[in-house]
Amino acid sequence: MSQNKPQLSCGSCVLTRICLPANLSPEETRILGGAVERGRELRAGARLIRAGARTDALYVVRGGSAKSCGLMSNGEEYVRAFHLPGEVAGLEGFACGRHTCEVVALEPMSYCRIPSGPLERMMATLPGLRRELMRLLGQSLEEAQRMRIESSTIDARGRLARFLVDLSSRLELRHLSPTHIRLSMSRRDIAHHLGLTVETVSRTLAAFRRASWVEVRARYIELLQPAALASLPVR
Amino acid sequence: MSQNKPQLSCGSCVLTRICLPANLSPEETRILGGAVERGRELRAGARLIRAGARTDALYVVRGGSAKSCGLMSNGEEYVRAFHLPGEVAGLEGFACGRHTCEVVALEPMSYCRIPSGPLERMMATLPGLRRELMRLLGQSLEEAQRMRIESSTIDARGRLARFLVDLSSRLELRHLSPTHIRLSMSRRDIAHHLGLTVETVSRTLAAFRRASWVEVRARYIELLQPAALASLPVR
DNA sequence: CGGCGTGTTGATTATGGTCAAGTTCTGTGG
DNA sequence: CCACAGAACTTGACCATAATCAACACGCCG
Repeated sequence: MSQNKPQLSCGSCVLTRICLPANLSPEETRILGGAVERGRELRAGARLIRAGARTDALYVVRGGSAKSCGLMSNGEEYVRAFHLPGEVAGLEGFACGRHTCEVVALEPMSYCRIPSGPLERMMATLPGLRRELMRLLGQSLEEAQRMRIESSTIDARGRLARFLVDLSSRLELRHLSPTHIRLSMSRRDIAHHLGLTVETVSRTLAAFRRASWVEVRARYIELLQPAALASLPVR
Repeated sequence: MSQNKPQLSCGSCVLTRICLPANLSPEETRILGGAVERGRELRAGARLIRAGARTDALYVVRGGSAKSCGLMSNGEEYVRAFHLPGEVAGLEGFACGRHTCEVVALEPMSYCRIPSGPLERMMATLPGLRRELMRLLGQSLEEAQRMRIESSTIDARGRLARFLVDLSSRLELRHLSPTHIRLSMSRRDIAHHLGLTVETVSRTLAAFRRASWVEVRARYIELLQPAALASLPVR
């Protein structure tokens, strides 16, 4: 693997302001970049992280998207999160030194890899990186806890609406259209992410369509009234 | 506040093997202990952390118990977690430098406080502490994500059973009876933690009682058949 | 063209929320 | 010690939501 060519350094990456280095000093960014390996292209369905594998690196999506999924006690798959470019996957691996969920590409995907060794060493010397990782973990925790309660308090409409609005804002942050969305994940993935069934996702989308809040054509979704979606009653 | 008397150091605390120092070297434990402040007794209902407050410290429950709770978009309170002795509260504050949830004592409670400043400095020099904090964050994340899905996949019986079994094992870890439990939280707290209503919690407990799985008398609960609770079908 | 995965729609049902009426518990003041 | 008030908890009746089961449409690839 040939990597770390100057022109690929974190500082000159289009994602700099969205990715891990977002809050790092130029110097810290340079050092971080020195430790980053550039992964090869993955095809849709390829596995980035295998559940049970030793936590030997963190991964950042560079292009495309991925899902993190785990297995429930009854064997059903559930989707913990979707990852867009600049988002970090594998953080849960810090829990016990092993990854507890599979990370799978949803479409052709590229990524960066930060091996644990250098990461640990940088954590000792780069306070900014330390803070950033703690921040990311705290934020994910925050998010998961909020969603946990909402999942059992907010109805299907509210959850799906929130999902669309959230996705939209994350796309916008990446200078993609916040209203014309091509979903890289299946209805099944969405359902398993929101704790619903495919049927309910389908029906709820249909309801949004009838209300003229969205335009749906297979995996293309256009948000016609994002405000309506964002302000759905909470039961 | 007079603190850090030798006999109160982390190394000689009864919680050492359960608390933050659990995986630290004696030397690291000593240094950590030097930064820990001993908080005064709180009465039931007193607030340990105020939502919105700057994250200026981490807190560890020493005696008694507490709940972390946030506010949902509709103003309803929800309970993120219950904290037993040796458990850390305030980790979510790492997300943005401010605490996003209230931490409230459920009964007379004592605690330790680790100010952010010393904590940051120790993070730079103590790799064990760094790893431990990352591990804690990862574990909480893990837990929250698992519960998030279960909350919308597992029925009320399963959720309540899981809650009791989990609580039981945490009590056992602290050398308290895993079967004779005095709940420090109200039914309302339990309901708001599991994403249920008080009525459902009450009814479900009654069902467990009829099945002779538990004995319930107000806040005293005896687990008669923990195995039955632990092996509840997942829908 | 057929077959399969993916998605949609309909009918039925079970789970848990809501509303309402008690009951028990706890602390307070006479 | 008892009376009482208010909170916490329990139980019942009813109903809304989403899961389940089943059939069908659509797109994609061989």
